Parts: sequence; structure tokens; C-alpha cells
Amino acid sequence: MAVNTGQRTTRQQLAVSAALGALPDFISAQDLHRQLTDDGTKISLATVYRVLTQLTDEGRADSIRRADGEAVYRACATADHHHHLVCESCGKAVEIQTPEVERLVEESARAHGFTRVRHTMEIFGTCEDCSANAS
Amino acid sequence: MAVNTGQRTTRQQLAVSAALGALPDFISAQDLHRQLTDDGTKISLATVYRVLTQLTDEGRADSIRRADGEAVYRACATADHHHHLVCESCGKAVEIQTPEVERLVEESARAHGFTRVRHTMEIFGTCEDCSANAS
DNA sequence: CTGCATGCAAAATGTTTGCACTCTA
DNA sequence: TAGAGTGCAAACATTTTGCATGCAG
Repeated sequence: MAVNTGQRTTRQQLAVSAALGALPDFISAQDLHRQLTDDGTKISLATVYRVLTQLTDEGRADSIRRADGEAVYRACATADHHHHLVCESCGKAVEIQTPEVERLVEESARAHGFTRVRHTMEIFGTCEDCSANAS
Repeated sequence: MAVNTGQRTTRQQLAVSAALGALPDFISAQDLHRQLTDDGTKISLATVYRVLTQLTDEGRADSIRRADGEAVYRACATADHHHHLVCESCGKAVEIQTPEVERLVEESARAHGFTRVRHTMEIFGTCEDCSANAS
């Protein structure tokens, strides 16, 4: 299983690649770096960025921007793409599958001649518990 | 036509609000500031950020993040809710109507007991012209 | 007048880059 | 051994913030 990004394979590349692959969701470069160092991997933040950029360029990872501007990454082509329903009050998040949305996105993009399509969708609201507690 | 953001209405607030409203698509704080000063409006970048943040908080503007991490804003569509298909290369944005998405969002939210639902969806890709020009 | 909003500049992020050193191939 | 990859720190770009001043109400 090659992790090769052009020429040489290093311990750091493998670590980033493995850590990313083990995660189900998006993670920021900073968080990933923290997690790696916590796990004992010796790696610099700059390298985490470099490897993530490489993986993204190769199409082996996806990167999107969170609302706060931080870039978050996830291993590409892993299982299924899903979205989150997030409670604005307590922060609870529910994963939701929306195949129709995926299809519609593809359709709209194609209809307008767009390629290399990527999308993000976030749903915010107040969950049952919180709307009960609040006014 | 109130531009009031809580207390006082200023020339700068009006300028940002008007400039944003006159634009069909998303614009970054920096670009908006450049445009305003070019037009002769005396305003600081910090204030542009402050006003844009205010407008967004009030729901009078939408803000999303471009792939490069810069935040871009647009006057909020008062009328109907729609999404954008944004070209990551040239910035061109196409408005798209996706009633099915709205319905699915409502459905998912209800199924999980969420209320006061709000959602954002951005679709990014490469438009026809750009994929033709690029390699 | 009062005190909110602004301008300025400094600070805080998140990310990228130059350069010397390390380690893969 | 050559030179790609790394680490470190400085550089960058965008956005936020502290404080004195200005202006709306």
C-alpha cells in the first residue's frame, strides 16, 4: 500500500495518512498534529500541513473550510459522505445521510457545466431537549 | 429603511450595507474595503469587518468561506432561500434553487426532534470556462 | 453631553516558507 | 551519497481587539 507522494516515503507521511484514515470525520491540521504528538509521534506542525496538502493535491484527502476559517481534512473515499444536524444550544450533533442531496448537487453542478464538484452542508437547529428546557 | 445594528447608525454602516446590497455575488471584507475606499468612502478595514459581522449576526448578510480561507459575504436574500454554486477558480457564482434540499432538511430535522432549523449549503467546483482554460 | 462606533495599530490565528539538517532510497 | 523531506522559526494573510478619539442621538 503506497503512501508515496512523489518520491520518498517517510515515517511522518505514514503517520498522517494512517491517522487521517482512522478518523471518520473531518479534522483540522492543528488537531491532527496535537493528536499525533499525543500519541507519541514526533512530527512538526509544518509537516502535517505539508503532508495534508500533498494528500489533498493527490486526491487522497478532501479539505473543506469550517465556518471559523480553519481548514479541515478527511481521508478521501472513505465510507460514505454524510452531513450533520447540530444543536445550536447544546452542541449535540446527529449524523444524517442524505443521498438525495448528493444527487441534487451533482445534477445542479452538471447542469451548469461545473466539474470537480465539492459541497458542504450544515444544518443547525434546536434539539428536543433544549427546546423543552428553553422558553 | 433601518440599518440600525443596535444603537447608532453611521455613515460607515450605511456604506457597507449599501455596497453589499448592490453586489450580486459574494465579496471578501478586504475587497469590499478596497472598493469602498476606491469609491471615496472613508472607512477602516476593522470597521468593515465589524459591520459585516454585525450584519451577519442579525441575519442581514450571509457569510461563507472560500476554499482559500477568506470569508466572503453577500447581502442576505430576503425573498427566497437559495444556494450558490461557486467556481473555485474564477469566483463566478450561480444561484440555484433546490426545493428538494429544503424539504429534506426540514424532514431530517423533524425526524430528530429539531426545531428552529437553519441550514447552509455551499457547492464548489470548477466552471466550464475555467476547466477549459486550465490544463 | 454621553457613550457607542470608529480608526489605528498591535495582537491573535491559521498557514506557508526559507534554510540547514536528517534520513530514505 | 544525493537530494527529498523535515523541523524550526520567521514570514504571511486574514481577522480580532485595546484604547483614544469622534460623532450620533
